[in-house]
Amino acid sequence: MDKLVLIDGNSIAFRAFYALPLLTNGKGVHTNAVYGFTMMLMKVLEEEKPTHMLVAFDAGRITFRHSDYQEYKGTRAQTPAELSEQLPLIREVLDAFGIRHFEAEGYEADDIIGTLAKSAEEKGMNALIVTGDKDLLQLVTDRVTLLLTRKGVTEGERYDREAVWKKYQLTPAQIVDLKGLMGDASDNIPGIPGVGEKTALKLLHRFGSVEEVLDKVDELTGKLRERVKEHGRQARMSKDLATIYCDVPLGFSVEDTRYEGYDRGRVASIFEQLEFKSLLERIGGEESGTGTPRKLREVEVHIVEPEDRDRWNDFLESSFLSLWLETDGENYHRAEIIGLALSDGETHLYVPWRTAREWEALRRFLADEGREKTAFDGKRLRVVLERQGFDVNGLTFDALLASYLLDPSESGHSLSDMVKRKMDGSLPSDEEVYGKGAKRRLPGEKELAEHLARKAEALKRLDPLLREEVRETGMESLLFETELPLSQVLARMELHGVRVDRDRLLDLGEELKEQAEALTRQIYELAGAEFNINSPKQLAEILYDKLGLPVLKKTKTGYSTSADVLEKLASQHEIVEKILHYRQIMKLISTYVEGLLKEIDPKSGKIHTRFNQTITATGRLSSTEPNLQNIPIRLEEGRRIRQVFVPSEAGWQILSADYSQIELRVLAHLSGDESLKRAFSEDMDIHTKTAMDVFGVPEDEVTSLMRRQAKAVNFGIIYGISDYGLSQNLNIPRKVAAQFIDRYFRSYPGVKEYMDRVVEQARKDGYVTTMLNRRRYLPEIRSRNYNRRSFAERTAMNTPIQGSAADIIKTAMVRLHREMEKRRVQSRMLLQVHDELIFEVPEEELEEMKSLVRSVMEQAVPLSVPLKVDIHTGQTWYEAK
DNA sequence: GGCATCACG
DNA sequence: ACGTACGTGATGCCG
Repeated sequence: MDKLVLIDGNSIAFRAFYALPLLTNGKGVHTNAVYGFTMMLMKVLEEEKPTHMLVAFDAGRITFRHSDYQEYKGTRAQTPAELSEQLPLIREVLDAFGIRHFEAEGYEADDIIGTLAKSAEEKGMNALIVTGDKDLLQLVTDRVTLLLTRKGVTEGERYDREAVWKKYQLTPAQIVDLKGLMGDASDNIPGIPGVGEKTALKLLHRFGSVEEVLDKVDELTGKLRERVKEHGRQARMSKDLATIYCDVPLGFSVEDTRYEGYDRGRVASIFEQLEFKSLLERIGGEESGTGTPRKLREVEVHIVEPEDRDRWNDFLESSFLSLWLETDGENYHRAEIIGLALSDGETHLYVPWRTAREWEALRRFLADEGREKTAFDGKRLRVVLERQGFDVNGLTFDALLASYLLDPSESGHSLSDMVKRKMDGSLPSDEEVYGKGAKRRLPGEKELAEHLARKAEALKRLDPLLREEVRETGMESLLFETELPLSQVLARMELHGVRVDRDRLLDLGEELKEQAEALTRQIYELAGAEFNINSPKQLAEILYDKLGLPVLKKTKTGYSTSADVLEKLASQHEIVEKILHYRQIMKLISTYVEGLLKEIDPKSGKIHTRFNQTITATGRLSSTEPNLQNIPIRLEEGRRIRQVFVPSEAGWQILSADYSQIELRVLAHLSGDESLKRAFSEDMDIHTKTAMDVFGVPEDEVTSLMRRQAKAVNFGIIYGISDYGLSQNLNIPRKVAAQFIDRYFRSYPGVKEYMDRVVEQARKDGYVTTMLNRRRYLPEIRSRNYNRRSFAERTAMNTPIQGSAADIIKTAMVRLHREMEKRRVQSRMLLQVHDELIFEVPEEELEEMKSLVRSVMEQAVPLSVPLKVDIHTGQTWYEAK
């Protein structure tokens, strides 16, 4: 009989950590949790003799801002660093034992365990769950038992159905009802206030479930009846929260967790590292099977030398080929080409650049629209090859874009990641082949050729898999009609670049440096000491210790000196505003003057940014090296940086076209709220209109403060409103913020309904979508952790809005580019800044372009409210305002 | 390499 | 009962 052992990794590590003294090995590494965990592991292996085994961990969301830290400070103690640093070591031990371990973004370890226990049972296996967490009792069945650790980790109590009954007189399925009623402070589950374990058990013994208790609430008496009535919804929600989710998409099956015994050598080696002497003795001299080395798919690669390239001319005509381009640096505007790899799935070619550069058949192949190629990062491919004078056409598929659309939140879309995710295979990462940091170098040509051939081959095999997934998820049109053509538009924009007036930038820099010096002198004077103003730590010392200003906010590492704090302190000491000003000037110097100077191509005097099309979770673009999407505008001093962005031809103009209130218009469309739609149909000033509704005054009584506050409310709505967030932003009490929000929703009930609907939908489907069916998964919307769940809920509200706005401008870009080619204008699209497009335009095309840009942008997609575009022109980006 | 800060939409 | 606005990228400091 097969037996699956499932270990709750975090729970056991946690128990082990607190059960054992804080051991340290000779190198100063804490090892107590690793030691305890390993003890437990070996005991389980010996006593249970599992045929299958898996250790589940909670996935830490790295991008989850600082909320993790702050929240853990609240209800439970933060995971001590001495423990979290041991978790990777535990994983290493598991690897040495050949035991599979797993974590899934947005799911907790118990969800993974529940999923596997359920599927083991369906396959007729027995399962044993090892944990320190009573919640998992709900998973017990005839075939699933629970080993609950007590005192330490090597002793435990075994729970089957009988044992659960004996302890609570409940079935395992009722454990969630128990939680629903009594709650759980450590998991932020509220339950019914005033109902503890005793009352909850009493209620369940009488009624059986939360639902029954609520149905028959009238049979209760006194205070209890009131409490149950009042908090009924909350109890239902609490039960939901306590319910372990048993359908986690794992990407593997129970069979894949087979445990084959461990390699003594590997285990001994890690025990030696950790200095586990007694455990080393315990594994003794007995030999066990060796681990299997990772097998790579065999590929045979032909290296095409210049003299024999004509032999391969026919191959280029053969069939649908994948195309891989290898370059030497991250920034492809400066990178050198190493070579190309091509594959038809059977035959793989490596074409070193020395061969490729003068191969006419290859040149024709690349340029021919009719010769379809499947590629990875077609934008990069096109930029790099066009820089070398090659035309590139016929890129009809892009695995990078497909992978991004399939899951835009995924952090890695490297080919190696995709092979792992989509084909259960493995491809050596570039880091493994090239090394990293200072050690980075090219391997010998044979090894290089094999590596690249593997990539081309993998790309060829990925093509149909990704196409199918894109089709299944309804994103074919988004991929083929928007993202793929957009990538080629972006390639053109990047290649063309933006002209920068270097002398003007240098002058601005000089001016700013003088200001910075003057401010530095004044700050030293006022502080009575010289210090590094750029160091938040030293600055905090001066402000809070030396000058005795009150501490209004702390950061993880010390006292906060952020602008919002300093603004509140400005009235108390004149040094504060000098510091704020200094910061502003320094930002301009370092990021915008010096930063931009470094990016000017000395040959052309232009800046070539890269638009990243596969980074954001919402579908927006981002821009790097340099980021041209965050050039200052809000403050005049910074705005002057825009004076250096000029047309590349004498006498041309910069034309800027921006969508007016695109996100709120999208919201009006998506929600269908009549009042909001009317406001836009009548082309009202939306913040004034909101102020009228929220403050209940006629238009002529809206003060500038009211409008400012209403504007913040509108932002809040787009971001997924919370009273706390709004109160922080406006610096007003939370109660007042809550009032604003309440009045907003009463004025725009359709918006409220929409927000509720989209959150509900996300909860049901696990994802939200945009107007063009772009998808974003939000697994954490089902999290039992309040913070994670709330974050996911706000994201569910924001993503369709931000993402649909991104869809709209992307559509406009593709159509505009086409239209501009068709009309053979000289004008060029230069930049996109989320709701704005920047062009350079010859004088004689100015009127045509204004009208073309406006009409294409406004008609990009049909909405139930009009889209409005404002257009400005000028000699520089600064003047196009 | 993580953190704090700040530039943009 | 809980603590937060949504999405990015670049910089300087500091361990």
